[in-house]
Amino acid sequence: MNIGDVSTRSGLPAKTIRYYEDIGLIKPRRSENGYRCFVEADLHKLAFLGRARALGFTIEDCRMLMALYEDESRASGDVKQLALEHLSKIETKIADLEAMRDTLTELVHCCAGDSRPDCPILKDLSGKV
Amino acid sequence: MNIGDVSTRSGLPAKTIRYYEDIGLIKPRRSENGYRCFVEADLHKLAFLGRARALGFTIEDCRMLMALYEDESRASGDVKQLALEHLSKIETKIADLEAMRDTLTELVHCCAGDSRPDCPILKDLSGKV
DNA sequence: CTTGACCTTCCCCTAACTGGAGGCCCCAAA
DNA sequence: TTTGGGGCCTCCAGTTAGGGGAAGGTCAAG
Repeated sequence: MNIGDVSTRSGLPAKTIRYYEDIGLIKPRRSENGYRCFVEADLHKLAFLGRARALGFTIEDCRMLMALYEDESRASGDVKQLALEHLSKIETKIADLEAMRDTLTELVHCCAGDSRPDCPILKDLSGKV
Repeated sequence: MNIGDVSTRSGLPAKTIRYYEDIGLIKPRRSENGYRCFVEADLHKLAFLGRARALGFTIEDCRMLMALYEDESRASGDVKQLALEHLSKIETKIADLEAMRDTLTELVHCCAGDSRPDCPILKDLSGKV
């Protein structure tokens, strides 16, 4: 398979696939013409990476997850711990965003949003509360 | 005021303040020795920027908000629109993160997390569902 | 006079790609 | 046989919003 096929089948852009090779996440062989030459196992790895990234794991997390995946004698506890740490970062981000959302929602509700210059949003940002 | 004082009073790191000058958000005068020389108005702007950034507005949003703030004849509707657009981006991010959280939570609950290699998390990532 | 704190500019680094330039490679049509 | 259009290659630069640190100027106190 050439990179275009793998891109279509994995749903990852070709650029991303080359990048993953650059940073050592995959190691496709090369054809004589220099083209990357992917086998099913590469495609499988890329799909794995795509799913892990979609769950918000960082590239370094993905590297560890792949290593664990390929280690037949792994402990599932190691995977779970990684997932739990990631989960707690996600929870933190959600809480931060919710705080922003709540403040903004309140400000937006206070603002007439018409053609007059009086604006509670700017007033709040300027510290005149 | 020197940058250290402004940093303390605004809560922004000196690096950030220099960066904001670099990108034209503030334009402090200079003393004869080359030091930045801040007046109260600068401090006020920086506090404004700090609050807007804390609400998750991008730098470019901040630039527009500042312009609106300084435009006495602005329409509050313009500010409200900016805030509403930002709010919708935040809602989207929250929804994305919540979807990740839910999937991860389920996977974590399915995983024994012990020393055995069998792991539903890796199984899911590998696509064997 | 020296020391230490503070200030300056400059450059590189982050995460995870994305876009583009310049240049091969390959296949099919005219 | 040539030409055209994709697809592929590598390398470089840019993205966000600053952070880290080096090399060097400035200032106040002891």
